[in-house]
Amino acid sequence: MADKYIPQDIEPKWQKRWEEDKLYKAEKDPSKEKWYYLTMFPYPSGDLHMGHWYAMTPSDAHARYFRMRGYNVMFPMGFDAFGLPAENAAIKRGIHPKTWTYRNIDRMRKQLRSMGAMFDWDREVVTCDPEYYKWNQWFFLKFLEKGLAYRKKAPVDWCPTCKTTLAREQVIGEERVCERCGTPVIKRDLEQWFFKITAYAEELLDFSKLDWPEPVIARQRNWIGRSEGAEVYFTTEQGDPLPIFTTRPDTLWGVTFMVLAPEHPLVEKVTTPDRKAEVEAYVAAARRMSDIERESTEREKTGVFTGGYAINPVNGERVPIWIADYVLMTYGTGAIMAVPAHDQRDFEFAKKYGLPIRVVIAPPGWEGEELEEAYTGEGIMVNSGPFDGTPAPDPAIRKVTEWLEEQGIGKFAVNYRLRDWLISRQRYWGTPIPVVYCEKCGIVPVPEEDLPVILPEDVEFKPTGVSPLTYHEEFLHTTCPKCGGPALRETDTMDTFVDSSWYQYRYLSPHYDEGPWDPQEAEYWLPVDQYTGGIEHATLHLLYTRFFTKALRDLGLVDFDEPMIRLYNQGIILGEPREGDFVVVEGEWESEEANAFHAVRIRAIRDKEKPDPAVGPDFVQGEVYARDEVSVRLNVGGGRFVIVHVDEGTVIDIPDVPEATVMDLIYHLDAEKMSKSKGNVVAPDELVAKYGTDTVRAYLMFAFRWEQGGPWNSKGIEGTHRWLHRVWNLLLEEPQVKREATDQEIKSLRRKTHQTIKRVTQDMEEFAFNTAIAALMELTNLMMKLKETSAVYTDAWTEARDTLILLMAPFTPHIAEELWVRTGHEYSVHQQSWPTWDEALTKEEEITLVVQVNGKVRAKIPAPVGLSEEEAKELAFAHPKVQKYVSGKEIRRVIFAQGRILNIVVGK
RNA sequence: GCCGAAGUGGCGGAACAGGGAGACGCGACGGUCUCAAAAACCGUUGGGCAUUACGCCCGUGUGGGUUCGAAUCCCACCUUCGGCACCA
Repeated sequence: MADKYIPQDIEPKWQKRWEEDKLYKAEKDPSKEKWYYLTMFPYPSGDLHMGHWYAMTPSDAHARYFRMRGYNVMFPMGFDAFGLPAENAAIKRGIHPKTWTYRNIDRMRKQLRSMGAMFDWDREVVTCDPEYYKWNQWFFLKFLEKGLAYRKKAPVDWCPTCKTTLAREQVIGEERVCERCGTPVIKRDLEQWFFKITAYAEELLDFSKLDWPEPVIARQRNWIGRSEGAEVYFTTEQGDPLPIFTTRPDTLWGVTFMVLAPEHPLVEKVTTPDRKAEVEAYVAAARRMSDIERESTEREKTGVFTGGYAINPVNGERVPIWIADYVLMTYGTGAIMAVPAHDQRDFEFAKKYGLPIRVVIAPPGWEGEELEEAYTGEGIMVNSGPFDGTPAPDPAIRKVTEWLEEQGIGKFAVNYRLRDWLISRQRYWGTPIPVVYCEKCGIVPVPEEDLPVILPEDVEFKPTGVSPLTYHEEFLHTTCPKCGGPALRETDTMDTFVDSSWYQYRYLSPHYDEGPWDPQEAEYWLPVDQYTGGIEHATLHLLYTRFFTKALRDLGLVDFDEPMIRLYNQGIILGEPREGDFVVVEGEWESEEANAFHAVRIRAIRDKEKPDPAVGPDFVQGEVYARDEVSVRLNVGGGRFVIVHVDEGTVIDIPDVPEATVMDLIYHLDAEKMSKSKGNVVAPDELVAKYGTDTVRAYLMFAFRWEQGGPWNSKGIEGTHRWLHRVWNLLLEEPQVKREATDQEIKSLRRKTHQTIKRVTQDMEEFAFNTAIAALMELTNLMMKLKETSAVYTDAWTEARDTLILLMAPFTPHIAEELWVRTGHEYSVHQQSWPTWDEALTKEEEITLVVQVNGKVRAKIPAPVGLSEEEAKELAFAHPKVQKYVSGKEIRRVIFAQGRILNIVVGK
């Protein structure tokens, strides 16, 4: 009798052994094909949660599969260690961010090791280490030289909670909230550092070298927001240039007014004295308004006339200049030509302020009548001088643009929604930006040889919201590298997304000090072959890192265009959803205003005839949303919640639960993203302690489609655990042979073995971990059936056994290793080759001929493989059930498909 | 409004390129073992009507269509989730 499967014993044992043997150390080996496998590194928040496990363990299985396939796989891990939580911990609890961060890293490193993943810890990077962030600073200086980093004053997004500016990408949704904390952002005018990502806008739209999921590409495309059109050189009446961007140059003759953004630099100049007061009031109001209000499409458009006029270069017409907040300073030139007849926004504005509307694209059948709304469809140009009669928009746009260029009054132009990446953060725990401000020399970069600019550790954290660097005298005051005079250091630090923009390269040689990475390592390992992570980074990290790689390429540091060739996005694990009990509570109000009720009797109603949620003078009824020993929180409908107080005298009545207490009531929980604040976290550590790592890994891969994720099911994990127990007993317990196996059975075992290799291999290629494990379970089930036969003494059995262990190795590495060694093989299963299948052996020997009559399955007849249509017909028509449906009917057609389906089409 | 993803049993999910819908697992029900329970093992399990065959009907969000044959292809629509949006 073999001993029991006790994962708590075998898992630590093997983890220790693998580590001692450096089993997963990835070393350059030009004789082997490399495979750089990367999964997004975590922020060291202090605890690994289920989301990390869900992201990392399937990646690990996939990486292990490639390793067994013979690739030289590098699978590194590290920590994205700069960021605000560390600083908040410092302010709240008086722990230094560095202490907090490194303590968390230690803890998480242990938790990560418990995954049994093949991470190569010799390559670990920690981004808050000066040996790492030195290179952030070095890149910054290179970017500065190349004109890819610059400083400007601009109205920027500011998060009042995080007390720092944010990049455009870090402001989420229509509510314009902070990506980190969900607080609505506000605008502030500040001098900030930017990376010129817009220089690569066009190239970033080229996804041809990437094998990335379409949704990510779509989001990046959306974000970059390219539109083609023309720039047209309007001027003010005084002669100041007033260029505008339009996508419809064919409507230029329909311009009846111009609109400037309230912040436009020419506003002051074009405003006439009599309009000044009104214009200034409008500008001030626009500035006060939040972006949410301002950009709301629901709002009626407002604006004021400046008194100034502009000249339309196509016909010399004088048109009034207005200002309106629906024109954004940040897009195009901050000014538009208004064509009310052919743009709905301009139309509404013109209607409201009584401005003229001139049709220049005649809709089909138009006879000069007034338009009800802007016409944006196809038509013929009218009232457009030399272009009358041209079909619009095509070829009108092209022809007009060519003409504008000939006339020198405009040109073809492309505009992007993408803005430059704001990297300044008014926080302490980040990479210091390596510049100083000298009274004489202005902005002076810190010389390369003085890097890194070390983040001082002896800082004081005050809950003022100001970075402690701003009052750290020693850090602040320095000398100018150019003139030697007094200078002040930049106190802003870099966005932490800078760190993660190039970490994939630092893994190559985390301690290399002659450059950001060792070029010899880079030559072999780069670029990343497979990257995995969440889609939420589509327009953040994934856009930034593409930009970085292109910039590094232009600096001559890498010789490829894209950082990660293949990308796969896993989904999100949600909390376990539950429906609450519906209860009717009798008792009395303690305070109806305070929604407090005292219960005399609580009845749970679990059938479908629940009453509606309601309250009355002596009862409340609704769904249980929370409970403890002395109270129940009820949703009584209409968004109202009542706290029902329970005491010893309260009668609790729950169907099928004798002597029930309040604690037996189940309460409602929506399926929400697992997070601590929602209180629905399943702690992986606890599950590992209970079931072992292999079970948790296998369950995460089996129960969900990886790209989709879904709600956790605490019962489901038992099934995978049972499977591992079954495999253990199957392979280690002495067989109790009861009878001889038939040849058929032995053949079927070989067939199943080879079919399983094929299925698992193909599923691995598609990240279909769930069906791969299902296939392994099927093989297990068949072997269970045959274990009481003499099949166990055959080669087919040994082959099946070894195959099962080898195929399990990527998913459940510990039990696989233990079984491998215990079945008499040499350590380590993780150094074995992936099994291959013999196609001939996967073929069934007999088929089931499916006979359909008019498309409905009427009979299933066992038949030999490769039977002819004639033979199939013979079998089918001889079958009594087929007879029943075809006799006496006209046979119209017979279709023989796939060699195993026969469809007989009969008449009535 | 534009773009993207997805709708299949009580649940998670299978179904290669148009050919047997529901693999695998959870849950449920019945049984074996046990003083009993748990575990383990065996069986049943889409719905309905029948249960005398294991027989018939219905069934992949809805409505049409193409086809000998549709979860799969086409058209229209509904629902859910996500991204973008006064972008000129």
